[in-house]
Amino acid sequence: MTTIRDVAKLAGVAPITVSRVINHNGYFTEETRGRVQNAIEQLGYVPNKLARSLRLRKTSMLALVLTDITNPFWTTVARGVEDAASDAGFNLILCNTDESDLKEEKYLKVLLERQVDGILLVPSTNQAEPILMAQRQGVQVVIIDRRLDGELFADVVRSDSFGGAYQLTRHLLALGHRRIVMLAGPRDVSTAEDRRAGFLKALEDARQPVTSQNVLYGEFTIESGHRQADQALNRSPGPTALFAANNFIAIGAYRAIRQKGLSVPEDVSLVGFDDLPSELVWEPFLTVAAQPAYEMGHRATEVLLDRMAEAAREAPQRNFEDIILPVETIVRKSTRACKPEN
Amino acid sequence: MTTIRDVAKLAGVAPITVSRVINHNGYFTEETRGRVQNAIEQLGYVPNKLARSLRLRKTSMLALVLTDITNPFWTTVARGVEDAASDAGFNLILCNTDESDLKEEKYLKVLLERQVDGILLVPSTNQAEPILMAQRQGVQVVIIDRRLDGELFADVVRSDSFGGAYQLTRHLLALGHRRIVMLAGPRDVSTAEDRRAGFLKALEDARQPVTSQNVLYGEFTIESGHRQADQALNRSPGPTALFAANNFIAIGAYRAIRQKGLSVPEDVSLVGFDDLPSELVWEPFLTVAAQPAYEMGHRATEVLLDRMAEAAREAPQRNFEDIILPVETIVRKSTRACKPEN
DNA sequence: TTGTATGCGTTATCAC
DNA sequence: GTGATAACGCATACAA
Repeated sequence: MTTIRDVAKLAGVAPITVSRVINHNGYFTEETRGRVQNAIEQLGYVPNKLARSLRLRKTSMLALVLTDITNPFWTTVARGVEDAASDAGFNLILCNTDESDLKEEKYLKVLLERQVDGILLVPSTNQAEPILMAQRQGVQVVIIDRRLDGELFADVVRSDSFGGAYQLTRHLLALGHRRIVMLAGPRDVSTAEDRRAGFLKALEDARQPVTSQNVLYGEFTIESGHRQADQALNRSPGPTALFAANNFIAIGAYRAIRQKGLSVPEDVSLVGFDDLPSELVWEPFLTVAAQPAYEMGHRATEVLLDRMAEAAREAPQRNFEDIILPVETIVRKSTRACKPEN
Repeated sequence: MTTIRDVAKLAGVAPITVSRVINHNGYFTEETRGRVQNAIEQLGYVPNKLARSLRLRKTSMLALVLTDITNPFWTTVARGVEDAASDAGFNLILCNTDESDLKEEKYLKVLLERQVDGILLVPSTNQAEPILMAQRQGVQVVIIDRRLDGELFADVVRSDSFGGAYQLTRHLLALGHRRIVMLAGPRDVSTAEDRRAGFLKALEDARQPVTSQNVLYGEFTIESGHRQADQALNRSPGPTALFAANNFIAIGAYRAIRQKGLSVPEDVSLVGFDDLPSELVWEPFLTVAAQPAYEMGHRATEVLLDRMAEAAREAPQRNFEDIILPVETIVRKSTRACKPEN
């Protein structure tokens, strides 16, 4: 490996001079710059960022800890993060937790050891501890997508789950649907909880009776959506509309409906949260509350970089923000007016 | 920041002893281990991997350089890479090149500066130079998905584009299709080229006339697929079947067909390469040659780790391998027998 | 404008 | 078993 010293020797200068030329730091004449550049090229010198980072106490690395990059929603978020990070001269470490708090903890620990400058986290747990640990190390953390219980102890960038669910439900009510079942997500994830709350609020505001029958809990997976829809459809009288709490649940529900020989929207209307990127779909079909996934990742990264800059100039710590991005309701072909009762 | 020295002081030992305990290296009594552990916990000590990496000349970091994580094919590959890397104790840096050789070069340079131990690359260019540069630095490189022109100067893990295209074409021929147009990818990407070659070989083997009309070049995008399909469908007589060289082209072609008021497969049969992960699709529809995306990423990472281990123990360099994973032809609803000519 | 001395936090070497 | 010393490659502080 060729070091800054080798370059210095060949150029007939001191290592620090080479450093200055590389980083456009301090003073040097055009002539020395040339000699140094020559030496660098002759030797094929590649600066060692490890050493630089150690000295500077700054790595220019961010980490993105999410549940599963394979979900196109997270993929899009990730792309937003990577673009923003890259533009600011940061590289990105990617970590999948699969909703496991053990994996989350393990990853966070390694990331701190690696001295990443900041962390973007989709929390798999409601516990504050892993985040506080990072903050104690002076590493900024921004939470994406999910609100944590209790008070705000980090910036949060998420989308309007409550409002989106409220709007979607109003759409169904306006179409005349009364027997609506929400296929909800896990109880301990804030997005699932907020969507449920928005759903129930819309029912209440429309003076519809609300019972425990209106909500079926489950997970954010296709299998769960399939099971939940089955359960709802087996009732008598069955629901006229289903509200899927996310994209995977919607797909599972759709398949369950078809498997029963029923059609969407002829027999059952279906709405969902999240949106599969439209590129990936043959023909956009589902009526959804679409989240700005790319923007969420991009914005969260900007917030993180801001925080880092603030901390660097030792500015007084502002209060944490809870940034809620708007959600767009897109009416497509999976919903229609409720058939009159027999 | 608390360092190994602080821990050593509190535990009443030398820094090196702390190091030994942390890394389960060398000898120490159970008693000193306890004292050190205590001190670590009291201080909330987090080892600095930067310093460790600098000293060890090894970062335990891999990099994945691909075109666009937003494409579900690459997402799946990425997940395979991350899983394999994580299992082996490596973290992963993610980079999107958007098929730009400038971005590719820029990223590779930074990755070398960061002293990553190995690189998984989906090349955006046919040039060997960026790869050779990495190898000169002692960084192993494994190529994913695309063969480079000329001789093998790095391991390659890809899938059987030629064979898959050959099989898909035979499927169309068996259904009686004779006017088949391939909507091909870019001329300078090996996967596009191999698929074209497989397509043409199948036509030749079936003693079908082949003209320049049989292939329309384009890009691996929805827009391009749309344009190419339009162009093909405007001919008279028009094609009875279209062969899309990848998933995005297939989606664009499908939309173009529908826009012309035609149906798949009633009016035109459609086959494609790549497969959208079936989870993401309402009902699997397209007849495809499906690539083992996850396995491709996983396998490539294993190959990379093998190479690194080999280099570490200074084993003699084996020849580079060109690993071709099998592709599965899945017949679904987008193809049917060709209508008899009027 | 350039150079010298020093330290970032760790671990390898070799002595005790 | 344990520790003193030096080195990994670079950049800051200060001197020249």
